[in-house]
Amino acid sequence: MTNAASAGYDPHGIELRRQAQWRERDVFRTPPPAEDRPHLYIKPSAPFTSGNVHMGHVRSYSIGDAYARFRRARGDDVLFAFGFDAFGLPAELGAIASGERPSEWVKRCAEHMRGQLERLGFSFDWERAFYSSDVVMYRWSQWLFLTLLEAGLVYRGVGTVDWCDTCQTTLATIQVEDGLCWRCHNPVRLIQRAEWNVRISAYVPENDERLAELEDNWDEISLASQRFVLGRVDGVEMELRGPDGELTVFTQHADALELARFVLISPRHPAIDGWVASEDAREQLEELRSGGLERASRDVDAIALIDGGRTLAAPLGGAPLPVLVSPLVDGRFGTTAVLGIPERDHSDEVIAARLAASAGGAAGGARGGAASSEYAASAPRPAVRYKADDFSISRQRAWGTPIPVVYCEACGMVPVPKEQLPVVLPTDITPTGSGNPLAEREDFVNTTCPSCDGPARRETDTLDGHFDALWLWIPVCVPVHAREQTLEQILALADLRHWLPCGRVVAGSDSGNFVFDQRIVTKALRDIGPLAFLSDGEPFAGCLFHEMVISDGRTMSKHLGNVVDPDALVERFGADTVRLAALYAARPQRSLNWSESAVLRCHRFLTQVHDYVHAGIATTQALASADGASESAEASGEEPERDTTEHLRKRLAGWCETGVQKITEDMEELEMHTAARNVMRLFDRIRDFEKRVKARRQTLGREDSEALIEALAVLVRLLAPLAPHLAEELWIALGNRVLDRQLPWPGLSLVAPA
RNA sequence: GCCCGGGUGGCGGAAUCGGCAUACGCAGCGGAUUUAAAAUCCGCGGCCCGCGAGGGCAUGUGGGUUCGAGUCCCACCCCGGGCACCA
Repeated sequence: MTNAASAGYDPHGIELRRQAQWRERDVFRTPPPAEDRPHLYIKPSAPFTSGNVHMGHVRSYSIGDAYARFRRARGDDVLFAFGFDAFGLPAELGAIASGERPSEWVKRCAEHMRGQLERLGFSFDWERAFYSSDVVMYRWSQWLFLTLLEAGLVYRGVGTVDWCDTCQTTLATIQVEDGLCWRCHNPVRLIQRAEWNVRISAYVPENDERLAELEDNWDEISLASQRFVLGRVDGVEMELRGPDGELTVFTQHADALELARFVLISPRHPAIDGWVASEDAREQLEELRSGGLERASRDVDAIALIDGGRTLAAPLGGAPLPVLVSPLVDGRFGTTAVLGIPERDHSDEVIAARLAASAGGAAGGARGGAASSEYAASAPRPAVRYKADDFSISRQRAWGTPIPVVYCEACGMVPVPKEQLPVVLPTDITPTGSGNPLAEREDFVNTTCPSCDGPARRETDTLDGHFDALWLWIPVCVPVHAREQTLEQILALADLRHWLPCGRVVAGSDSGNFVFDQRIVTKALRDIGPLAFLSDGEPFAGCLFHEMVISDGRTMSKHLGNVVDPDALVERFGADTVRLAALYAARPQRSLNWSESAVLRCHRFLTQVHDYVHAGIATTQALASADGASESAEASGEEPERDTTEHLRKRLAGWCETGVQKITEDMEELEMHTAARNVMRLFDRIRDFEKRVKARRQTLGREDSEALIEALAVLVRLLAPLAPHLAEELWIALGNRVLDRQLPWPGLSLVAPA
């Protein structure tokens, strides 16, 4: 074996061999809960089953896997597994394009991706992997939907969607091209439609308050993303009264109340109807609600603006303020009412200008006339508004979790009782792009009312993948044998209490919304009961967001022709090189501009380490076989060679110690790129040691050689989380036994000789 | 427009706390090895002036703080990403 290996670095042979060994020994299986052992759940992002692993996945999982392997090497029990996010529009589009069923498309894509990920050697516990589109899994969504519905955290509302009259179907934004349907190229219109919403607003303030507690183990990007999603605005609020009633208004400019010129109210404000006086304004509001707001015109100079014709007191007295309606408020402060202060706020300045332009009409100063006693304003008090708001979770799609609700002629809307779950999605649907395939399935739609047993029709909207994501982080904690149990049983398992909260999320910086909403729903389930053991309502104790992988300074896309294919790189250089390069090329917090030079550098490094270790072994063996000769020479009374290299060995030992210390710190901080650089530096120093010894005494002495081997054994273990296949292979070549779980981290466990 | 990143040689990028700017690598050039090529290894290398010793200029632009600034402060320019039925 030594001969074959020393012939040269053969990544493919090594990687297939190590991966086969890993499977055989089942090394990445999640250990059963043992409270006396340190343990950690590391959560990789749930990949969408798009069909191909891309460089972003490689980066993300290389970071997470390096961390998982590091923690195992330190003796921790690790849970490292994920579920495929398998529902969603692209599966339907893929199915439309290929004429197959979405379920088949997803299965094919996921299997291919799993093959790619296995080839890269990530240490996932594959036994616990799952598809969110499996019945046994999407019943979680249905259970969660019903649970939140009971708690009043899911509610029915009205929203607008793009609709194609020709195809008789709802269109997603990406299916609308210049106002035309992507499929038939006829004009698209916005229609009003009933939808299901999730009331995250109930827990937004707590998500804000808890943020400070996360600062120790959440990196700056992930914290910033939470602050961004939160959209917290600090200011003051006060009650303003006018002839038509009272309204609480907010502003972030507490020191400029006298400069207020108008009140801006959200069209979704609960009390909106009282602030629209004229028939004309009511019509405009109705138009706005039913889709008059063009998606393209969200800019302040084009956004809808309605003068409601009512007035309120100015905060500090003076001329009454007109009340204007605009969805501009929603995007900045939520469904509230705010003061317009043109001198302080650019948007307000634009609104004021638009107002002045239309003041030629009646809107200007003709109102008023009311007695000034009708106007009053309370004193301002500190207040907070959040941009984060409730969102729609229902979609008119055939490939999603069926919403467990039926409509009965007698009873109206009736939730499906939890013990009757799951509501099964027919998998033999082949969408064509027109109509609503699920709604056309009579065998699905027609059912009986759970309440009165009379005829009823099922809800044909499905849940958005975003809703699935709310629970997607939990099921890997469940041992596979318990997966079929009822959710009540599952949620009572000790496994959940053991592994949760998740110790570390590793995900792309675009995951901020998911994580935010997962934090919300954890708090809801804490209060409802199932997750009561998470007293702070936080699902993730630690979090690392990394930036994107780009190419030529741009996002990778087929259109730009700058896509880097991980398979081709693995084929050329092997998985270890590709993974190491993904870690080495940039620190997680920076976008990784992919370049050949990083991968070439890493490949050369691994080749050199491979060759150098084998050369070192050969030298040691040669010295060992010559040992007898030198002993007889000593016995014959020859003067023993003076030890002139002891100080070099000491220095080498010092370098190793420093290396272990620094790289341990790097790994703990998930600074994989610094860790990679420090491993490379240590290797340079080991080679430097040999060079210096040879400069002094031509060849290595036995002690030098042993010191060298010892240093290489340290190096190989430090390399193991970053380039696991080669490291393990070299560890064995250095005469060590492979332990059951993982190469032990240097300084922490005893080296076990063969 | 708003929010978040970023700007250092021909290229990707180093520079941990404000302390020798350009580590390491790619491409390039020279050499070794080779029948040859590939691969590998060794050496050189910011820009300008100078035969040379040497000198001058350089981290997007303009100011500022400092003994000292790629790094800190202010203003601006440019590039990238995101902005909710894409996940």
